[in-house]
Amino acid sequence: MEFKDHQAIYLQIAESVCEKILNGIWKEEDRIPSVRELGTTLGVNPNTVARTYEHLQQREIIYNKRGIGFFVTPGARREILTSQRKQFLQEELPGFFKKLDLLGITIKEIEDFYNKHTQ
Amino acid sequence: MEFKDHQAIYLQIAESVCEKILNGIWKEEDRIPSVRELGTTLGVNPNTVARTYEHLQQREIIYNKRGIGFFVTPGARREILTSQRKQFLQEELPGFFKKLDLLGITIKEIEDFYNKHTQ
Amino acid sequence: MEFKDHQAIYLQIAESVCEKILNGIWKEEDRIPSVRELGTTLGVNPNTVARTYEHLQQREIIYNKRGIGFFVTPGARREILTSQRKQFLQEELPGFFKKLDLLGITIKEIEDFYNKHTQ
Amino acid sequence: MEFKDHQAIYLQIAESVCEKILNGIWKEEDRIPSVRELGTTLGVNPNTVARTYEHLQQREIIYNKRGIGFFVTPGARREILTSQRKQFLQEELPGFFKKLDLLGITIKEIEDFYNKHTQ
DNA sequence: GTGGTCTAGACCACC
DNA sequence: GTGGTCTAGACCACA
Repeated sequence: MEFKDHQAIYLQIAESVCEKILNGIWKEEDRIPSVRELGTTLGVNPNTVARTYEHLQQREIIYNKRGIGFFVTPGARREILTSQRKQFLQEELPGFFKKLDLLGITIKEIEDFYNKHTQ
Repeated sequence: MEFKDHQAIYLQIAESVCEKILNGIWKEEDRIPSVRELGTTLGVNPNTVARTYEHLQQREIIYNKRGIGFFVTPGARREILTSQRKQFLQEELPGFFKKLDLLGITIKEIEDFYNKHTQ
Repeated sequence: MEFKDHQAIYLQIAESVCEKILNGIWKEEDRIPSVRELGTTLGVNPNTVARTYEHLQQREIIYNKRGIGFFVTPGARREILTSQRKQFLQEELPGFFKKLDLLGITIKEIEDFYNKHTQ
Repeated sequence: MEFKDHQAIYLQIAESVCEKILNGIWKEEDRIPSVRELGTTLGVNPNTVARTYEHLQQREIIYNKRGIGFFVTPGARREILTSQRKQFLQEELPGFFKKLDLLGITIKEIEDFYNKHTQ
């Protein structure tokens, strides 16, 4: 996996985990790969994955069974959805609209782009 | 002024400068505040503002008259517009659309939000 | 059974065993459940219970008859009482008092809580 | 500084920081030592201190000014007090009382110990 | 100077 | 096998 430079790797991994849960690839109560396993898969130090998991555990998206591994928390999908929607609507969208105005782009143009994009 | 955590302060200042130019608050060939002046205004180390100006100077949005100060480059407004439009359409929009899909938000909802937002 | 995160599971099980002996639920010379039995009861790996029993055996609180099972050692109750009292008075209590001071809680309040608690 | 074995060093450091704040040694809005500084003071790797600070930052007990250092959050003292009191009353005290009963220690004896202890 | 991140490697307790 | 912690050392962006 390739990582972008402007964001910490452990956060990019966290996002990819969330996506997997949102997409239903990892379901609730599923065991997810061990830190070592995912580390070698991604070509990353296990410590970095451990940091990702610690972060996700604090957000109650995954939980740990000692000596066994990490599991997807029941309700994780809903939790991710609501928190990301909230973050999106409250933080990103206002800046997005502001930028539209500043750059003189209409919402109609965005719509057209979207339709082209999803065709 | 308050700064967000996820972006370098000098870049956030740069954005606010660009906004002022886009809005016509600072017109082309206008002198903009000195590094020290803006620094105290914003409650920020002058070095940080210096970095902002250096950054904007490289992008040819402002230029320096030695011993006098910084000035808005002729054509700066157009330059900002085109570069930001390009950056916006090529880099932000795809991620924006992807997020919409992931969060199950329709482009229609965005439109509604926009209309409410600008009323 | 649910386990807390801050202490090893096998020690939490050991405590519950000691409690049962203190309460007289398991009397001296009684046979206690097999490793496998208790493991499934608690939803825990038998190895973990084995570790608990090994630990208690070392403290001479239980003993093993090969091929038959584990039994409560004669005098176990007294042994648990004295060792735990010692540990409690020497190690827990000082930290407990220190915390009271730090949090501004008086011994009087503790007494009141206790009386409410045991009513 | 010496550390006990049964708890992670970074958590023990966190506790000592909280104590300093509770005791008023570090007041709100004060700058606390840099990770390197405190690391060498305690004879500990700077990474470990960094982990402590990250942990305390998440609990909003300290905050970071980029490139400058960590500062005690306004209201940190109150925050620590309430969270620790809550933790103490809800989690520790019930177990404490339970142990008293099991060990046959009366609340009166505790009081006597306390008075001896604080003389 | 500051903190943030990452790697490599180690040791540990636990299951 | 699992994760948790710590160290040493490095590089980076930032103020």
